[in-house]
Amino acid sequence: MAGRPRIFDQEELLAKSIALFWKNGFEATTTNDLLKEVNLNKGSLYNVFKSKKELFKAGFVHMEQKGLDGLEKQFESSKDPIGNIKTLFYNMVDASFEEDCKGCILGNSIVEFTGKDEELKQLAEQYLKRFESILETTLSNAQNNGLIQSSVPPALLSRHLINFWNGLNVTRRVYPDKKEMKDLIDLNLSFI
Amino acid sequence: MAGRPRIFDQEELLAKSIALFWKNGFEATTTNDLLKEVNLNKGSLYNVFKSKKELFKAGFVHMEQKGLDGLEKQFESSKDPIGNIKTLFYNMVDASFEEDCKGCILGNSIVEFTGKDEELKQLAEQYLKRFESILETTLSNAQNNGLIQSSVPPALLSRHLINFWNGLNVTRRVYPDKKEMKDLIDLNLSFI
DNA sequence: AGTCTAATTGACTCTAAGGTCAAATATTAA
DNA sequence: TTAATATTTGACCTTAGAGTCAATTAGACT
Repeated sequence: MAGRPRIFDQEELLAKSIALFWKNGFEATTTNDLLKEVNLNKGSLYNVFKSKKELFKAGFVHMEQKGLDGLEKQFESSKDPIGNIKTLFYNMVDASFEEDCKGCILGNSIVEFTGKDEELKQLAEQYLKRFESILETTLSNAQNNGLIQSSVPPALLSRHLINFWNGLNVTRRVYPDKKEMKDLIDLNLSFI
Repeated sequence: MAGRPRIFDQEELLAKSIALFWKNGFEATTTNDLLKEVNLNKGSLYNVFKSKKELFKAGFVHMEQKGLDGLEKQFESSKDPIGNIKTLFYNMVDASFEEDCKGCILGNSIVEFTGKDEELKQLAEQYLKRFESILETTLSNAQNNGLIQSSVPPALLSRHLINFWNGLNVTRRVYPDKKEMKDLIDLNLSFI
């Protein structure tokens, strides 16, 4: 054991890498881009991840796991989970232009990988489904607790929210106008 | 003038090319893929289009112009334009799995090109906006003619439809179930 | 038939990107 | 100190894709 110590922090490496993948997409992100971003040399990176794809997978899982775990905990312990869900969408209105353009890495990945890389597509699919599942549970509980009027089944409501999410992450890149976005969100959240 | 005659049909060339771009995306479509598809040699193709990008642009414009012109005419001359709009969405339910996976080339292009190729992004943007504009006009007329109850402004309704369209073209790649798709469409078209 | 013109062919070039590897280096344990 | 071990470094390899070009070919016009 022992040996020369690593010069990088694994968490930070994953976070920086996936941020770049998110911004540029998988194919359009070159290994050199990544190396510059994480300040490492080729050999070092390839010593840890055997390929660009493995790095992507690790970063993706790291990010989504963390994000969705956090979301789940937030909703479970909240007194106003419906408000939290709504905030998820209204937050987009105030996002910077940079954020507008990135979209959501789940949707981006589904678009980039369908028909090209089944494994990566399924990875994105898996986390999109978990996202939906968290929403569905939250909506279902809210209905039981009378926090919500809607008689629409939670399964359909959550599917709608996921779909609205996917749409908005494309649409906002073309129509970043805040007022218009807010109206669109109002309309689509009128179901809950 | 005169000279050796061309061995290909321009319309067919554009149609086949853009179909491949649509299926695989711009970057992931190689010149060799294209050549095989249109049954041409490199020099011939490059004799007409000076680059892969020019070919994409020509094919894209050809397809969208034709498609949106057709849509506009259909809506203008229809006695049930609202029914026609709805059909646009319900048709997706019965689309083949192949179609499910392709999504919409407008949304795909917005995702692929934002931050990478401003010109191509704007091309997609332009036609998405025309799509929206056709919907808006149709909805506006429908309101004036009493074909529609909704008091929601046509601008917002059409924005919603565009956004729903963008979403569904991502979502259906993950959730192709017909019953679920139909319910989702019912819900989102309940505004009109 | 012969000339002119424009399209065809496919081998070739160039570049960039993903990935490899042997030598150098930094730590721990003995 | 030194041996053992794991990491770092960056030059190098390989491949694949976009684009080029000189020679060839097929009609049109005289």
